[in-house]
Amino acid sequence: MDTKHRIMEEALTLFSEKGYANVFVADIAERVGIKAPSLYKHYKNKQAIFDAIIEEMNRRFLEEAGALQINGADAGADAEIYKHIPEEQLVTLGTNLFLYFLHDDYTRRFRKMLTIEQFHDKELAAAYTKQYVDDPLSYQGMLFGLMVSAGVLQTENVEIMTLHFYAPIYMLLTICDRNPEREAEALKTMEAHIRQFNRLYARTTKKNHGGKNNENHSHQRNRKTRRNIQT
Amino acid sequence: MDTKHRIMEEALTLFSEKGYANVFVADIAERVGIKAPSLYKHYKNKQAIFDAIIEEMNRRFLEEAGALQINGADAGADAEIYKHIPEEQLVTLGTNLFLYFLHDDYTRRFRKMLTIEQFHDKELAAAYTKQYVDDPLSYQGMLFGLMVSAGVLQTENVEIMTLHFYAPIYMLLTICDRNPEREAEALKTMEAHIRQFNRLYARTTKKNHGGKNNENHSHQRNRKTRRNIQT
DNA sequence: GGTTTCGGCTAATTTGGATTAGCCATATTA
DNA sequence: TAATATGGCTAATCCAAATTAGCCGAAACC
Repeated sequence: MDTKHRIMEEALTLFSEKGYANVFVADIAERVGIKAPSLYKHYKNKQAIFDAIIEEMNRRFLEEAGALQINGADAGADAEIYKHIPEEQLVTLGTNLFLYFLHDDYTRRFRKMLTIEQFHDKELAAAYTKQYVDDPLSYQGMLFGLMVSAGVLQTENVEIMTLHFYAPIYMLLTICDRNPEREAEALKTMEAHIRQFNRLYARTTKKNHGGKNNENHSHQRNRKTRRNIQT
Repeated sequence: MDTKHRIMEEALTLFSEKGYANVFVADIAERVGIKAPSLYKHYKNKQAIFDAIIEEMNRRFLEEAGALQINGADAGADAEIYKHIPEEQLVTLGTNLFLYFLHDDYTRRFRKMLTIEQFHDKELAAAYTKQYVDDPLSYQGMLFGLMVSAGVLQTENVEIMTLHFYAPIYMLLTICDRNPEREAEALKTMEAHIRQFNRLYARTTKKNHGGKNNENHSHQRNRKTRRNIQT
């Protein structure tokens, strides 16, 4: 009875490996353990399977976003937590994010599929950028904002700081998607990256001399944090 | 007579937009201004066109690598140059690199094609990583190495420093490939990124506070500038 | 228990798109 | 200038892959 769902699963796996155009409905059927024509009892055609996958993706996005809202409510009070994040915790945070993105089955297949299909239409391009760029930056930006107002880290520009934290992680992720054999190396690089990031931004630097601005008073009021997983 | 070459060009354009599997030989032919069967007077089949593109890519890689070697030989002696690279020059360097990668016609189409086809086989995956990750990091690493020995920048780990410089650029590049309308925004982010990068790494941790750095004696002597382009 | 519906199967059917056959004009060359 | 090679064209051919037709057993429903 969950055949319909199994079809979507197997299709996603295949699409993420070879791209939509290179997967035959017969391939999908075989993996599910049925014959190709039987697929049509569940989906109108091949494209409908793809569309269902995209819908499922959107459904999950919303779900996670919703979860973030809910848990975010009480998080604000926890700003205290961010006052004492040592380097080790930053390393753990980054590594966990990286490993989750890389190994979570659904996330990984989805990302690879979007990577292959991203130029097909605006919608897919937008989905990719939202999911792997804008959302992570926005979520992490909020976390770093808390750390900055708590005085753990220091910067004049939280957005760029966040970019400095996440861009290397993103890059390592794309490397591992493409060359899985480089995962161990990537993890080492990841750790070195975060430790250096911490050194750079934790450094009290005694005031920002350079001409730049002085947007000190970081009033980052009680923030309502969100969940996690998400980015 | 250059029909053979034109075919490759048009094929590359189409492959970079839709991916190999979604391009019909008739499409390619039409763009070249001939009929599909005539293509076969030039290439054995569709795959042969793709292969020719890959070969051409490798040819160009070697060519550029060669150019680097030549100019690189004497580069060591020029370490002087790197003693006085002010923030502005770093911004220019990064921005030019970014814009070259983004707008150079051959590079752009090639990168997009590889992006789409990267999971097809090891060879393509390796080509992508070499071209857009390892080579840029290695070349830039050399530049930063010089700057560090010249005392312009400071770090315990040049590799990570290079990653901190390049990863954001790479990420912005993938964003613009996917969402060209975000180029202006990306350029702003780019500049902010590099200025902050410079503040973080130039900071002698004690002295060198004063707004800008001491780029006084601009000895920009007659240098035999190296090829550039290559990241 | 009868009937509907679900979900699978085999055997077509369709179709789109790569590739071949074979013709012809022009250009090259011996 | 005859012979050959080049590169284009139209009209097949081929074929793989999607999709449809129509049969059937078994579960679900009344």
